[in-house]
Amino acid sequence: MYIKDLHAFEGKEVTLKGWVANRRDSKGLVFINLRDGSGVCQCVADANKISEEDFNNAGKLGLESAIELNGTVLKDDRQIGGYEVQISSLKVIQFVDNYPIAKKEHGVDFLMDNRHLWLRSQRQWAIMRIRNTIIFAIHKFFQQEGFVQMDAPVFTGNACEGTTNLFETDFYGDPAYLSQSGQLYGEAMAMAFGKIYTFGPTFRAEKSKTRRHLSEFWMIEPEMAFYDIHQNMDLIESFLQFVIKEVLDSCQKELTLIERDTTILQSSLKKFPRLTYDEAVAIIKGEKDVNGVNSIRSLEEELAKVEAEIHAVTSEINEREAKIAAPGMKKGEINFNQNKIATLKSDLKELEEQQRNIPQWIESAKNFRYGNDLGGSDETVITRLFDVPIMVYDWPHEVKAFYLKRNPDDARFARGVDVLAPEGYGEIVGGGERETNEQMLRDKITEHELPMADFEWYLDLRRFGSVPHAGFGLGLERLVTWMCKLKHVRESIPFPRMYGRLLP
RNA sequence: UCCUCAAUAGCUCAGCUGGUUAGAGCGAGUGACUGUUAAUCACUAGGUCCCUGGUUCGAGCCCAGGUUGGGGAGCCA
Repeated sequence: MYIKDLHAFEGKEVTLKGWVANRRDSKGLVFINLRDGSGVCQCVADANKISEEDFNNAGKLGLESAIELNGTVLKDDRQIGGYEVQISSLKVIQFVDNYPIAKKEHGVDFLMDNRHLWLRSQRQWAIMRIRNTIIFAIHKFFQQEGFVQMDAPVFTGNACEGTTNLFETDFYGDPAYLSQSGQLYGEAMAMAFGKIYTFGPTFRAEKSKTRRHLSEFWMIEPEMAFYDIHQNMDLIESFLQFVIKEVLDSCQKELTLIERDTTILQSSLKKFPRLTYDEAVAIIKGEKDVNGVNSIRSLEEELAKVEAEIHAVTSEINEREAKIAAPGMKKGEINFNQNKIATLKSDLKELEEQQRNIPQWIESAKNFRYGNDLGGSDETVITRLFDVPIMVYDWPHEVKAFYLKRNPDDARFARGVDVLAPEGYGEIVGGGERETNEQMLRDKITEHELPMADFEWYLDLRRFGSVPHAGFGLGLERLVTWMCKLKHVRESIPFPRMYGRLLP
């Protein structure tokens, strides 16, 4: 019997097993918020309706105590799930004291140290369920489309895209690296099965501490024989929209719980704009408007708005502080104001960060040098003009991986495509059409100073039945982060591995 | 690797220009209250002010170096 099924048992006697998520006392009454993994519901122990021993035990339950109880399911519209349970008997499996995560805001470092317990909280519960839905939807889509799931090795002897950022390990005395992409193996598998996708862990030893990076993350890499870049983009679009739709259809409760405004997810079901690198650069530099909106001018307006908000928030904080300092305020009211001030102060910190960032974005957008890759701020500058993910393709070949095909009509460009998520989330997909010409590949491998011998097997694919083919890589955690509108990727995976974080 | 911000009670933070015994809220403990939703109210306990050195009559506060963490750049999904 699980809490999610209570609605089917109205008026009936049920047995629930779970953990105490919260407890409140009153004379003769104990309210327990019980959590069982499927949901949360309030259970009431009434001194007049249960044994004295059970009632005393109920009053002593600390947070996260484990219990089993029998009770009657009653409809109660005041409750989150719409039902509450009137306890008739209670069995304590374990009493718990001093559970470290309090019913209060905590800092990131503390929560990360307690990740194994943090996962029990409502918000993390909802995020992990959405992650699960996304993973299932990914498999569903590709299986439905006739793709074969095949995984690439995790140990590799050579670097796919350069030798930096690799974790080195010992492989029977030889150096081996943890995979940073299954891409090249995916191409080999696509030549055997037509359409394949990999779904596995990926490792990047980047010493970066940003909200977008993990050292270990999960990547989905489809590869399709006989696809060109345009068919690739068609597939990316229908794939992402399938996943978004699945989440909207089956995770309403979770999205509400994490307070995700789904407007952008809804609007992402329309066509994704496809921009060439040239068009994207013109938009970023403010030389080309999007629906009458200019990137630079809208940033300047945003900055003015942020500054006005900072002013408003600052004066509200001062006002409330003055009120508290004045004599005669009741304790409850003081608490209320202090909480309010704490919230306002953290808002203020974020606003001030924006105030510092926006001028830098404007500068870097104005001074963007044609031919460079887009930086994090450039991605923010362009994506905030759209309410849907955008696809940027045909990149200067110098900034992209060696295996991307040159545009046959303009050799300056490689047929890569990046998908940039809206709301400032940036790149969630990178892919493209692959180079089929053996000599072009050899030149590129030399140019990137990669060891040719390690790539002979890969070049075999160009010698024996080379055909046009394309594919892409999706970072699962970045997709989860965007869809849940999280502040940081670390909340999108159960146990994040990142620079400076190996435990728990 | 670089830039930037921070570290004070179990947690989140305040601590004025360097000045006597370092504060609040939450959490914990005890008690009160028969419908609470982060319940409320009263009382109690709880401190190596990150570390090392320096300046000073005096350092939580100033200076130098380090450690750890946050945000960002580079690079990337």
